Amino acid sequence: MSPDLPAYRRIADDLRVRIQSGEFPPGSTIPTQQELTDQYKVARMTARQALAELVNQGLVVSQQGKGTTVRDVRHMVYRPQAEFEPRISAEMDRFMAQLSQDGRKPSQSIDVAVESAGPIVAARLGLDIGDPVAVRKRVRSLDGEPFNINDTYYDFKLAGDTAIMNPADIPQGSNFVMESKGLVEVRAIDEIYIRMPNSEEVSRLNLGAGTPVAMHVATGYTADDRPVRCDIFIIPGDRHVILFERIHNRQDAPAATS
Amino acid sequence: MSPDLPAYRRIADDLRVRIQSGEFPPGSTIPTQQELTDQYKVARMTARQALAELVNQGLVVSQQGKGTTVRDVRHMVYRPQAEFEPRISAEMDRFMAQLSQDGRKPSQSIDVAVESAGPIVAARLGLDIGDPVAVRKRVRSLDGEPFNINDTYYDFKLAGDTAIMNPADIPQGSNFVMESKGLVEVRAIDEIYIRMPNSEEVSRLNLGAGTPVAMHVATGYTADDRPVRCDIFIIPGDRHVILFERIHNRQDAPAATS
DNA sequence: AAGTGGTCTAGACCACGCC
DNA sequence: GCGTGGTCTAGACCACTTA
Repeated sequence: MSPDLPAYRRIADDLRVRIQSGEFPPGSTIPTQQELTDQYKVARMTARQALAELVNQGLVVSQQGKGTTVRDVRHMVYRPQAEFEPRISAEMDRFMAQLSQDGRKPSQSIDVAVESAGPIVAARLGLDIGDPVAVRKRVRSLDGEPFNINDTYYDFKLAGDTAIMNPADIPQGSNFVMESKGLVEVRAIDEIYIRMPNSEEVSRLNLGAGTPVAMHVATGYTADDRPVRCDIFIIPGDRHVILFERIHNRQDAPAATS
Repeated sequence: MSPDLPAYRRIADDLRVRIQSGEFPPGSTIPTQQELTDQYKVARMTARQALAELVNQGLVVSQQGKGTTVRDVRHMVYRPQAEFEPRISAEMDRFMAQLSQDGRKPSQSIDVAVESAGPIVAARLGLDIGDPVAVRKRVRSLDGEPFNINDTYYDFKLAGDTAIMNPADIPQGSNFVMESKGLVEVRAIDEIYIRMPNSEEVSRLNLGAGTPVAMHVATGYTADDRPVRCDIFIIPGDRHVILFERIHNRQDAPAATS
């Protein structure tokens, strides 16, 4: 039962324990690479490898010239239901109050474009890859720090001549603009994928190493099952909790077929 | 605008492009460390650093003696609503059919214990940290490969003398056992956290480097807002999509206060 | 046995932040 | 300037897989 771990693993495990024990609280600086090479009698590359472990696990961040510090994770609430289901229970209120971060200034930038549908969007909107789609690209920030990305796609044939193409903020919410075309969204399907960010997402969201993201794909439908819009959200894992609330349906009804 | 990237980044970016272009399809072997040192005229450690990038982004996996291969990601559907909301729309059916993987053999192991409540569970069940809780720990597997972890917690004072403490599978679903105590779950709140796995999760789920997980905390409530159970699911990002379906509530009702 | 990736060394020089 | 982490080299030996 002596696992005989490599040196860099022993160092990493040791530091992890010391961090979790509170010896190095969030925001504090852990030993430098030089200190680790001295204390553990290893080459600097080995100490670096130990630190790389912790960085990739999202526990610490290294900054050139400054040192390596313990990460502080504080979660904002991300609630997909908020737009269409304003009613929340008392329990939900409690969670939101516990988890939300107040006193920070929200802002967002909006960018509107016509693009060719990629595979994800095309499949959700019932289009062919390459068909034109109207996109509203938003980056939401908090205190100037980018917080999440939200790209909303519409079939250009349907949305091309609506207020959706206006890069300004749409007062009553862009989800209601399509109703002028007779497309009333009554239902949505949420898909959540967990993965590491690609390089574009890293730079747009200013993500550190070891930060996974959720890709949330929300597709809205009319009562007669036609897709209205497809939203793609990129949610950095180190800054968000995703929240849902469900009312149970205890009648064992068969799956809808009509 | 010449970014002047370090060598390992150029190599990593180059390989990433070649992988995404289809030159190296999922499952195929990418150039060896030796080949990279020759082709890019760098030291082996530099080639290794390039590969480490791709590993930590979840794009490839390295195996001693075998080589480095492109990862194949195929998503199983994970649908938190399944237990209590069997009714699904035609659109949902379409998604499930598209995304699910058939022909694989599911199995699960169940382990029952009484433990002390940790901070997460205690807060959800309205207990103090250290209070006794009944736990049903499940590992779900597919073709013998562990797929996800599901630990269900109950207040021991309420569940101690029910069928929940039976390590066998509970025919009608363990969520209905608490009803014998007058605790009928009518609502649930889902919290989803995105993060890198801890070492226990890595070994229990046999996770490769660069695989993030979702921690799904589901808390069930009675009609009078008492918590009934707290489920903690660990969902590996490389094997799951999380799916929700929502029916919009367009009456702008005020938040519940009663 | 040959080839793969994993670990480790002992140096070097560079880029960044702070005093 | 000094200390921090970032990049890079040219080797070495080990562990695992395949043939």
